[in-house]
Amino acid sequence: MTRMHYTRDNMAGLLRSHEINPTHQRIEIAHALFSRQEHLSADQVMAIVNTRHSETSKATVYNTLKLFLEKGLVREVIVDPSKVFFDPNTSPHHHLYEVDSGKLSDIDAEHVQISGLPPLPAGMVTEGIDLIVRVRRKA
Amino acid sequence: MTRMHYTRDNMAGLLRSHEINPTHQRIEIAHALFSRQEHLSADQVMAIVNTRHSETSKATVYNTLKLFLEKGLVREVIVDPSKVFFDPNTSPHHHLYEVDSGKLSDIDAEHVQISGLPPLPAGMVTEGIDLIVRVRRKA
DNA sequence: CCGGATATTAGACAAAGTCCAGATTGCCGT
DNA sequence: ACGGCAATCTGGACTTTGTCTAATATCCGG
Repeated sequence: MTRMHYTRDNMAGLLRSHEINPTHQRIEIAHALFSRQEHLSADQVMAIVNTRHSETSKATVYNTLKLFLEKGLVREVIVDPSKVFFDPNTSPHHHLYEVDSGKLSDIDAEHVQISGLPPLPAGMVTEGIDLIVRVRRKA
Repeated sequence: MTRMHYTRDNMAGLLRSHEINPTHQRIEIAHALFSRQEHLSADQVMAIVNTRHSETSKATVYNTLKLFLEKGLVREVIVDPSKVFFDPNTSPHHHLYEVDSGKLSDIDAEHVQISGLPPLPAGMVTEGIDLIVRVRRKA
């Protein structure tokens, strides 16, 4: 896989390819997520985008993240009851969550196999399977 | 497995067997969870316990649920970013979450097999593996 | 350069959960 | 029964995450 540079210019193309109108704020938010390739919460995104001086409002950060989600640009990771994380990696993968530090990392789905799941209830389709391995520092 | 009656009297014994002092409020909360055998959120527990007239404060409900959690009487299920569910079933199992209705049901772990997980980071122990199948009503 | 659609904003609001200081309860030994 | 101590419970203020709204700003085609 070719490593790609997540410049702000490239972000515009990325957004367009997902049918998202590339505005200044959206580019900044996408850049925050993709240049780091990390799991960020909404308030972390806020903090990053507004480091120099306040540029983007809370409402826009939330609106934009929801938009990215709908357009399939990012994924939502629900592991912490107090906040949602957004994951710029949309390829199939699972998560490792360090309970005490709150650190969240990816587990490639390629070698993981899940079998024996019961059939779905009638009229239902799978939207996704989340596998979360919760770990703790050994006592 | 013998079916058991979750009477309030039996709750006292259950609590004691988990090193929890059985008070009136704790018995009511345990009864709410175990007699239904359902996943309840804190505010659902509140509503159930206070149906007739207000008996138990919000603080106590939260304190008690946290206590039950620490003592291993219930499990936490994190699927909805807006609220935590408490699960009286502590035997190993997974979850099926109907995204649009919010309905949450159990998947017996007995026949499900997960293989190929990478080794844990050094000095870490698994606290639990959560598998959540998210489903949606077919369009 | 006009007008409509799209995006952004500040700030009020809502809901889940935490915290604290004071009141209650239960229980012990006497 | 009684005083006292520890454990528990309580109302209410507070925090945090996230939503909503009405007003403003920006963009773009003609």
